Amino acid sequence: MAKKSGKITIHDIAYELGLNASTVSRALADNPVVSQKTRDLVRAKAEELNYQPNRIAAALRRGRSDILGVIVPALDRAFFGKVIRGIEEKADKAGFHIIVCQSYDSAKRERAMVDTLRRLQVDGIMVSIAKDKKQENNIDFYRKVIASGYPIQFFDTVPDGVDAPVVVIDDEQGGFEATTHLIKAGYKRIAHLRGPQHVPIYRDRYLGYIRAMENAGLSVDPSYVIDIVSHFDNGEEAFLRLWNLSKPPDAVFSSSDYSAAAGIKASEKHGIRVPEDLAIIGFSNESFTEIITPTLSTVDQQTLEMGRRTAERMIDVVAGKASLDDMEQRLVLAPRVIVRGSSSVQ
Amino acid sequence: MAKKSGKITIHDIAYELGLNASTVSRALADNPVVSQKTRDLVRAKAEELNYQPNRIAAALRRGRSDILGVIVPALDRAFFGKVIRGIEEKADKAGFHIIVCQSYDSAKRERAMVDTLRRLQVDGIMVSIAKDKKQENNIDFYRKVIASGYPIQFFDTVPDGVDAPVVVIDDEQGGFEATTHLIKAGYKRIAHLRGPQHVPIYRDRYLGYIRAMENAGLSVDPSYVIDIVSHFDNGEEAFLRLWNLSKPPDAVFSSSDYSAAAGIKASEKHGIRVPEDLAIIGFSNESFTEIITPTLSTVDQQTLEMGRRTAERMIDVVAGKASLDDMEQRLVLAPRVIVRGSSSVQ
DNA sequence: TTGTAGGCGTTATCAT
DNA sequence: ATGATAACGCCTACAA
Repeated sequence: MAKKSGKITIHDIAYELGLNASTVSRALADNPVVSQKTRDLVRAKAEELNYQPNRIAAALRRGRSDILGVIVPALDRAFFGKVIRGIEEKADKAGFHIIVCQSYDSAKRERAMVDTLRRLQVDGIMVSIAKDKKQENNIDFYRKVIASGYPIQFFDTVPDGVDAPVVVIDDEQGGFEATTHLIKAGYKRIAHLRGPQHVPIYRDRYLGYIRAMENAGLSVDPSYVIDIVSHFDNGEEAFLRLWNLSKPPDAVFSSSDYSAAAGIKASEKHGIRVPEDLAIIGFSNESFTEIITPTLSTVDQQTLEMGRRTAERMIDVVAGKASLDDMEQRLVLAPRVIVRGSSSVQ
Repeated sequence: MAKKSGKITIHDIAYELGLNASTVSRALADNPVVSQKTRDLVRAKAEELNYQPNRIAAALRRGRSDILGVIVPALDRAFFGKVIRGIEEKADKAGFHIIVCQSYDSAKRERAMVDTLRRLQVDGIMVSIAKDKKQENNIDFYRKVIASGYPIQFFDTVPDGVDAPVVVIDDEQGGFEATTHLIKAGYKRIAHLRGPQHVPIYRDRYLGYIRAMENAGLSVDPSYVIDIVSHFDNGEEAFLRLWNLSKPPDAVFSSSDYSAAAGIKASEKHGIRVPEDLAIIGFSNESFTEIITPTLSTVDQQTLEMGRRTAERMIDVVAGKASLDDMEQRLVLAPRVIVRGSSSVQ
């Protein structure tokens, strides 16, 4: 009955039922103008023939694909996995599908992905930009894309100077609260492992650290600020530099959970007790922070919420509920300090 | 010059150049039948107008989208992140794009994703199936899909009794080698944290454990085999059950790095030294295994390679280089034991 | 309530 | 070497 492998179309259904393809199309869309009886017949036949609507054809016709794109630096970071979960949750409900792409922190690859997604006619793109040194190209690039009227929504890591809607957490506040937590716990010589300063989130965490210190009347020793490049690389080295100071710090606020974990490991190796000799707090609330010993204090970034909000805003624009002007806003989520073993004596 | 926001098509380019759309189409495809001069003109004009080819229209016409689908249980597991990296590497080279979806370990959702992807006209789907209890439905489901001639390629976690191409690692061998490593290191009372036995990979790891024990002439105490349900849940509880035995084990082979890490944490809490009092080896080589203290011995699963091979085979079929018959094979990759601190005194 | 016709943007097959 | 035309599968005025 059904064709061997050739795809079933509404024409096949129409033919079998002695109807017209347009009636079938309407029936499948549950258009009330079609009689209930016909709708039932069509549904049954579609089921029988295992009909799979060709959404690409529909997209071409309607000029909308009901697909949204997401570009993140990498999927193997729990943070993005959770954000995407939040995005999917909202997208599912609104009848959108999601295409996920990884930029591997390459701005060039990121641009290529945007082009690809646009060519695939996805209705809008949500992106957390690559932590690449040369962002200038991307800024021009995004300006053009946005000027063309294409819906772009940034989240988490967003480009400087691009006039587009954005969902971020308040990293400055996160840095401030993490540092303040250490201060309130009685630590005074607080160091900071600082991420690359061309990346806004790291710059903000650093600024929050500075503000907390000044706010408490504590001076910031420049040698207490250590620049780290990548997650795993120089974790131990950074701590060695701190310990080699004439007056080593008694606490460290790290801009990344990974470096913080490296610090715990290095401390263990060099016989330094955490948190008795050295308190450590990280940033991101990666899942491993609960597994390691001692458990790592950190700053939670409201990841699910970030995903949900990002998707919501994107869908509002795509569905025409909100205009681009409504979107000029910057949505800022509040981070939350999570105190665990590495910064509190239990 | 260029239209405000309306999309540029080959017709626009053709019009501006006084050419026909079909010539533009050929020129953009670098068809040698078009004169070099025309090709250059077309290219320049396309650039000038910032033309973005509508791949959805091309897909409709050609009956091929050059998109491949990937369905994995979850993206926040490093394992899948790496496999996808391997897949992308090969796909990129072959000019394919990738759509990544998460089943969240729900067989039902997984089926829905397959349908969705097919409707989006992706050329083939690579899937690591959901670790859901009720797989029966999926088996019938996949049988139908495959019978319809649609290219499906399974990897990592594959369904039982479905006649489809598969890329897996030899979990039985991995279990065997992990256990044998412990035996060779001098441990004799070796316990196993066993994953859900309806999931083939966990069953195989268990069987490898049994084979290694029998191979070494060691008896397997049934109370040494602890069933674990999910990654984080009963890690500590499982270890407590072992320690409460009259003759506790001196080593544990865990079918998951997460449970193994939970064991390290529980040991620390209860004053048991790892690896002196208890050796632990996990499975998967998750990235945190290098961060925790002691570092966790584990079994690496050749993730990148798995992704590459899976993509290669899929592309061969889609591109028509291989037939479905060639694909009936089962590709088995060899796992590799990685010895770290949790199972060897340094 | 159902049918007809045209078009979404591209490509393949003709013809010129 | 280029142009005209049809078709991919679906949707939607408009007509009947």
